[in-house]
Amino acid sequence: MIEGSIVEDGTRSRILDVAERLVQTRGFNGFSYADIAEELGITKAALHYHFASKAALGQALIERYAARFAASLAAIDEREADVRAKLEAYVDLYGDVLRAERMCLCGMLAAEFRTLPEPMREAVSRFFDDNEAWLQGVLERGRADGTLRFSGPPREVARTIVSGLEGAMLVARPHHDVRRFQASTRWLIRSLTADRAGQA
Amino acid sequence: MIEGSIVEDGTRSRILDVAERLVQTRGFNGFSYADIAEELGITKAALHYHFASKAALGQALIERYAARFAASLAAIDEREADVRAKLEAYVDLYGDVLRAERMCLCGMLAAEFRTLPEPMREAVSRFFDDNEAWLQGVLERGRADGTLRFSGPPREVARTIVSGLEGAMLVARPHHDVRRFQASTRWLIRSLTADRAGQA
DNA sequence: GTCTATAACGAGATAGAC
DNA sequence: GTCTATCTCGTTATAGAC
Repeated sequence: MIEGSIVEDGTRSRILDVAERLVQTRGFNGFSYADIAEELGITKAALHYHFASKAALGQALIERYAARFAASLAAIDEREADVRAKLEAYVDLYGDVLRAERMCLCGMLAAEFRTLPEPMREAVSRFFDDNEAWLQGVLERGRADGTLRFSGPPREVARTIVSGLEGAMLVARPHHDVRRFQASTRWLIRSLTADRAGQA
Repeated sequence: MIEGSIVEDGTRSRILDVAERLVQTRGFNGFSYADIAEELGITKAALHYHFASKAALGQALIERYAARFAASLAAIDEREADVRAKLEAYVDLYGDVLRAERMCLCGMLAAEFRTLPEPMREAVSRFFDDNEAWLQGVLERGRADGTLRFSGPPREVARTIVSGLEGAMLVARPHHDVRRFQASTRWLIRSLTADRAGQA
């Protein structure tokens, strides 16, 4: 299988790099093969050689993005011991994307969801499910060891965090203001941590 | 001025109705004049008579949407006395949009922000500013009368609420699941209210 | 004021040369 | 494996008839 191969074709991954940035800044319906071709100095036809259709390109984009994200989560699990540090590192993942003046790839695609081909829809849904599952695990451990205090099912709180982060990125875009994102997400984390008694 | 006129041309407002739904479900780059024309049984040329360009149509869409939203906020202020009811009514505004299987118009446009003509960008930014300003007022009153308890500047918390709601709508789309939205937003409100001591 | 007709362009995609 | 050439269709927009 080509997709899962460790050795990445150079052109292929450069195409993905440019396409990824275009989706994250302009949306899947906001760029064309011509945009990628021009930037890479190749022809549109060459693009079609690597990705037969725009739908196939989109699918590959999500898969690579999701794989990298999963790797980042695994890295956090290895690097950070306590729950609070994990949560902060998780928020930083989103912050890094925003600092690069991008929107989360899957957040962007969630907005355009109704226009996407079925395979892309499934991949987007899976991305959010995976994120929620990871967060759920962190929340459960945090609640168990007393680091976190919150009401309701951990899965629901996980969803709230994901949507809070996605929304903070979304709304920060028009104001191109990273500090808005940081203020919102700090508040989000703080409302979970057990020592929030001092906030009033 | 035609825009501000109370008497709306029938065709014009029907065009806006269809275009609004298309933007909220597919995005500004996800539909064309042909889509509107077909649904209304008129020609594309007729559309160009009412809205010279797609940019002009988009601008009119945001203005009407923002005006209605402002009217809804004014209605809440008249109808609801206490702060908590105001907040719940505000959340319901977003919930109604989601139940209609739509995304917030300006949330959608925030995602596509980089592709929008300048006048539309300004209108989108203004929408969020107005929402934050209204919420800020509610939060300040709530904190003053003891109904709400939260840390940090009211404006920042207002931003957190707006982005939390927008994000909840966004992430609910792939799962077409209104309950996810409700769970997230309930949690959001509860973390603001003073009686949350019982939640742990 | 609304339509017919069409312009002018860009989109995604394909065939076949090299 | 990449390019040239081209195709077909859909896009926004315009000119001018009615």
